[in-house]
Amino acid sequence: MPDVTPEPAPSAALPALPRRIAHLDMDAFFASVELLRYPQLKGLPVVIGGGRRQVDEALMARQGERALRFIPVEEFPLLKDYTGRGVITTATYAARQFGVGSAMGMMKAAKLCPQAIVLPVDFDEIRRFSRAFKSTIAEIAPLMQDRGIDEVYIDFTDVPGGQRDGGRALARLIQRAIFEKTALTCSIGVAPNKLLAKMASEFDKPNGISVIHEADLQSCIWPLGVRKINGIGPKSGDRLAALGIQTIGELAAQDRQFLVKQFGKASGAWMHEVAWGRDDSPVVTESEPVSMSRETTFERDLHAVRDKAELGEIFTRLCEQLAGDLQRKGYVAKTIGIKLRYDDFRIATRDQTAQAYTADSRTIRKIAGLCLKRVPLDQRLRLLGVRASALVKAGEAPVHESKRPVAQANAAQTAIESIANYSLF
DNA sequence: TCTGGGGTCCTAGGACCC
DNA sequence: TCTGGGGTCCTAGGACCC
Repeated sequence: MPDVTPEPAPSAALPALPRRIAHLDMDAFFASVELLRYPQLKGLPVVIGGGRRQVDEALMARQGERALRFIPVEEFPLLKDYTGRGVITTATYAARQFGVGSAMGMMKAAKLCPQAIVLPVDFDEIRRFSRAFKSTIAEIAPLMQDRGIDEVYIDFTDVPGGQRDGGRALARLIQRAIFEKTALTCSIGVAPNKLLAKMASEFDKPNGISVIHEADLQSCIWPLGVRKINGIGPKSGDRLAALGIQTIGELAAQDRQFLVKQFGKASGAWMHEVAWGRDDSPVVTESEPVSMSRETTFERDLHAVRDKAELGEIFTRLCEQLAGDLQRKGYVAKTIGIKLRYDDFRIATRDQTAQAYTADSRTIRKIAGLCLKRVPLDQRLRLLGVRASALVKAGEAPVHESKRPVAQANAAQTAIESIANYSLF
């Protein structure tokens, strides 16, 4: 929508303050929260993750939750006894020294550090701390953008004192307030925009503050690897490396047209911009969810025929959980989809847009079932997921029906694909 | 006994409408 | 009948992030 707001008269306008944007990152958030709970584990190799029944039961079998904090160290479950398929969410420094780290499979980690103590992720507790640190920030600087459970952007520009010392004074104030409230530390980067602030927050970890200005681009940013840019992941990193581009400075030195040719119009131009430290995206305080989903990896790979009953139960449960999420958060969805991961890790998705919006578990189950009929099921499955998108707030759903009955468009393809599907669902 | 769960955004092709 | 262009919606897949 075009912005037709008239410019304020020049005489009324105050001189614009330079943008100061902060990125705040909690230090080792999950591990720190767990250590507050179990102080007896400080300094020991601890791995957090898995989050599966094995660990939960091992812990809960002790003496009940109230007494957990007094468990003697030698009674905590060890990584070598873990039997699930989870991955590590985070590991303490003592555990990292053995080579274990985030996203590593628990089984692989158990080989590297069998004596590590393993704890399940307590998401309720994590969320409690997340709300606490975010509300502490919002009281001081209300223009705050959520970036996941342990990160936020904050616009310092118009906060009283936000310009002092380039933002360092306000950053220090926020750091102290969070520590007083939660006993947790964080690292903050302050810069002219979100892109640079995000990079700056990594400069001085843990419990650090780093402030950068436009003039620091060449000295502070250009020597960094391209992977430090938020948005350049493993694939783009590899492709850039293949072109001989390792650092952000080398990226900045590339001809814009060359990058556009290599990475496409949008990505190529974007890479050139960010390499020069340019980013004018605003700090956004509110945003509506685009989709909600539930998925689960099975304890063992399941086959659509032999494990039909088990699979059907899991499928129904996922639909019920998703419906519960939608209802609790007050949304209805028009598009329902499924996601499968086969035993060879290939992923397939199907979705279908319905005539009406819904948050009803049986309706979701029905549409998701139609999606499942359109996907090959002759191979073992490792994961099943259900997704709701095209969301609107419940009560605000348009009463008009979808312009086009999508089911018709899908009919031909459905007929072809379902041949292999044994009409299971 | 490798490899979780919950998201966002982008691309690209086809259908359909004007 | 042929040609063409713009715009929107729908679907599948993929990159990326926390």
